[in-house]
Amino acid sequence: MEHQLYIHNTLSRKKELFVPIKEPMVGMYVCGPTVYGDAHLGHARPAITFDILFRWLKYSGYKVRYVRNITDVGHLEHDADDGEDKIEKKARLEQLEPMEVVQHFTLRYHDAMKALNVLPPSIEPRASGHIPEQIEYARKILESGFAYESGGSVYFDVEKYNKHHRYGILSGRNIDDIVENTRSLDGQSEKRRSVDFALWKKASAEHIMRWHSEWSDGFPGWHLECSAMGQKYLGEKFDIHGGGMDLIFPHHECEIAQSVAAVGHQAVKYWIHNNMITINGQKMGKSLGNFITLEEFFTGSHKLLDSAYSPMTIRFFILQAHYRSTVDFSNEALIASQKGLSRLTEAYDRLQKITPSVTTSVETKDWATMCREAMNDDLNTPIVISHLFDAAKAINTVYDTKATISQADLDSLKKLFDTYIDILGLQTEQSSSKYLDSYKKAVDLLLSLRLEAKQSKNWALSDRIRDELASYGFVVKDTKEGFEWSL
RNA sequence: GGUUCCUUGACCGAGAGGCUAGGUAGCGGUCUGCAAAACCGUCAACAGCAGUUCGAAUCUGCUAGGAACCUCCA
Repeated sequence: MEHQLYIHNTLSRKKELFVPIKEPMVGMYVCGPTVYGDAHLGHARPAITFDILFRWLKYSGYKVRYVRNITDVGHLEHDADDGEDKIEKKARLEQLEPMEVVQHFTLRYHDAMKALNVLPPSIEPRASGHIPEQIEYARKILESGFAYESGGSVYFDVEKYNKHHRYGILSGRNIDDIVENTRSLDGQSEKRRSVDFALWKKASAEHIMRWHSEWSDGFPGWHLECSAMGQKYLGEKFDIHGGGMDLIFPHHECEIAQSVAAVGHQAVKYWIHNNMITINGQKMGKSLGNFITLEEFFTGSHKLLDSAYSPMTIRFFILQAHYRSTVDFSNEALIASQKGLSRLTEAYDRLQKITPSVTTSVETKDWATMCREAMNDDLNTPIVISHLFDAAKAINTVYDTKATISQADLDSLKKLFDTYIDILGLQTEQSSSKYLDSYKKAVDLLLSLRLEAKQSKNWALSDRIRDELASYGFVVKDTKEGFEWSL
């Protein structure tokens, strides 16, 4: 198999040629959400980024197993010593069973992802469903000597690990500095060093989410789930691990240490991280309280939003920036994306209606190759989109009967759009229910009547039809052949 | 304080030592009963300063401003 994809590996800080460990199989693990609140725009970024990678790898001929987890236990607020479990806190506030919270927000997350046309992963494991695996993983680390038990909890011994391996290779951190800076521990702590992190936490009396283990009744540490579940479903060594850049330290750094301690080597070949979405130049985040949920975008119900933005607009907006750059949210930028997207989808619709000629007089380029090269260059979706706009220009020119196109060129144009609309996951409205069909026919009928009115120069009637339809939200466009409309 | 990174035209956003990025907005035109759409043309940019080079937005240094991580965060 020919390898053409270059992808940026956080571990080396370089673009590397992607060569899977076991062709044609590709194993990909991506950190999913902690389900204690609605997904916001920031959550859409990794979901869409890795959705694109998932689609592109499949298109390139690989057999991909994509695992994206749901974190539903063990993710604490503040730090591992005094933080409360996020799920449990939400449950307490809402007077719900923790698993009710988990179920509720998992379903809402799925709805949002579906709206964004994010493909479901191959496996979507939950941390709470893999407690034995996590206990076993902690046990292995304990056996290898890189963890210690303290008061019913188990902690990873970062300082000891760092003597044999290097803690900090992913984030470029020098752990000696961290240890120096954080040596002041209050004597009460069970941890030897504040950099140590929990593999297993003993549950306090009032803690509801608890499982039995040889150390105590308790729950697993947050970093453990990804190591345990990733290697369970993808093997001891797998190709890709992804997530947001903010997870590099400590989460992914800890995962590397866990894997090296447990099985003797790193689990992941390519670490891939998407950048953040910012709002007024600042990271959008739950703890900063400056986030806008996806639902609020879809309905426009947030004070910073001038209007509602469709899921496809959001998706297109995100794809117009490279995944390793920050994207700054603004109404202006979203409106620009919205208009750009509709320009592209209109060109796609027109493409279906073009009748070919014997020869091609419109300027065409080898867009298929150009798009493939852009995708293979670290998933450069903004460049792919710019090529599609270029092709759209050609489509419009032909549609406007100002140039011609041959059957062969038309076919390759159709193939180009079909391919990349699919890879970028830009749905075109194809929902066709009985009601929708009848309604479309009714609008078509009205506009045919308007056309007749125009032909008999009854401007009053034709303008009335157009203006009234406009007041209901329809956009009517006259074309050489007749008319087009959209909502 | 430590580590990493960013600063591109009115706005968003690619690129990367010499070749028009693209989108949105603006301006002029073609088309049109009018409008919209479409098309054509057009404007305009690489934070500042100094250096390397035949040539720098792209490399180096400094200055200014901003961000992320170092605590939970996608």
